[in-house]
Amino acid sequence: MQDLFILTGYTATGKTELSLEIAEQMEAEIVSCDSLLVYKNLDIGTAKPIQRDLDRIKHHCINLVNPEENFDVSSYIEAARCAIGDIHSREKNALVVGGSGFYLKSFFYSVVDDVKITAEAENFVHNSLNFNGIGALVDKLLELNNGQVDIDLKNPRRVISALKRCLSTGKTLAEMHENFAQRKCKFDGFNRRTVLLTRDGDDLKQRVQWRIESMIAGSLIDEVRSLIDRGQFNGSNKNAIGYRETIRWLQANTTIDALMREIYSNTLKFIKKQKTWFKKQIPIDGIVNLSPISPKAAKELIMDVFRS
RNA sequence: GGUGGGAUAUCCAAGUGGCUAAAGGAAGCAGACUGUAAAUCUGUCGAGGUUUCUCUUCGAGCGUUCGAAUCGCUCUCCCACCA
Repeated sequence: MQDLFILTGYTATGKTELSLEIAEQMEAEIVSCDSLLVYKNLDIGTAKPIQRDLDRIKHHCINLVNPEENFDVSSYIEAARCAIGDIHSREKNALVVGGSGFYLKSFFYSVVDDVKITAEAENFVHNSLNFNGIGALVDKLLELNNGQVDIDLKNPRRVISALKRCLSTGKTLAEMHENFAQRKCKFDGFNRRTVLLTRDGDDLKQRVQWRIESMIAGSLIDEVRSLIDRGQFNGSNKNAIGYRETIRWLQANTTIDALMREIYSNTLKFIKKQKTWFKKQIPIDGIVNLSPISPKAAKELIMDVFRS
């Protein structure tokens, strides 16, 4: 069975730096697991590895599509599968690195099925939402499922998606759920070893602060401006932390300081969400707290988990 | 010195006699998550008590009232305007 090494951790823990070292040591190539690094031109706000790093270690799943194009987990799974196959065919190790929880989950569980949303379903939901609001969608969904629904009915996104799926397949959510449970994860054939990187609270906050300062100094604002000018944001990445605040800031009239504070607090909120996610959604083999130890020691600990 | 406005829980901010432990927002804390996931959504959010119980709150004190964050008086502080 082939190995798949996975290195994850909260934003700003220092995954990128460490991953380069580790990849070098274990003759690996890096498969990025980041929902935003897949976009070209989103460089500064995503803290994308710089060219020198990309030259040093071959990276996959970065700069796959233009920012205005759509991308989602299923596209990611395909891209990652190809990349890993390619790496292994060249007798190298694959090191998955990234902090996008949902994308990461796809390495362990089936996370999507192949239900295709029909144009009719799409239209129906679109129109119904426009004319009758979300309540009508909930009613319709309940009606199609005999009142038995196991999704969060208060979450419009879930309701919309569930209804589209029911309308497209003619099946109830329960039936689809059953079907879904049978599906195998695309990466079940690999021996997966996962390390979660963490840092102490204050240390991590300090690093977040530094990171934001360097983004601003590295002209995040120009990057955002040029993406706007070229109409390159899509519905997803325009809401990415750092980008959405800057987009708003460009229209508002506040200080750079206020912008930085906002990005800071939203980043901390995001880290909090990552913590919740990693607690239950991903099987972790080892946790390495980077705060009290040297990078060298950290590398050893990570390698220990990978080898165990 | 004069006049007017204000002081509400961690912060911002409604409330102008009982239905008020006190709207709403933010922050915080906890959580969900099967196709935008750095997204979307939920709960909690004065202090205790393991159910709708008790205690302490609306600048401070006194008072009116069956009952006050809400009315009156005095004081403290802040803001604006006039001097």
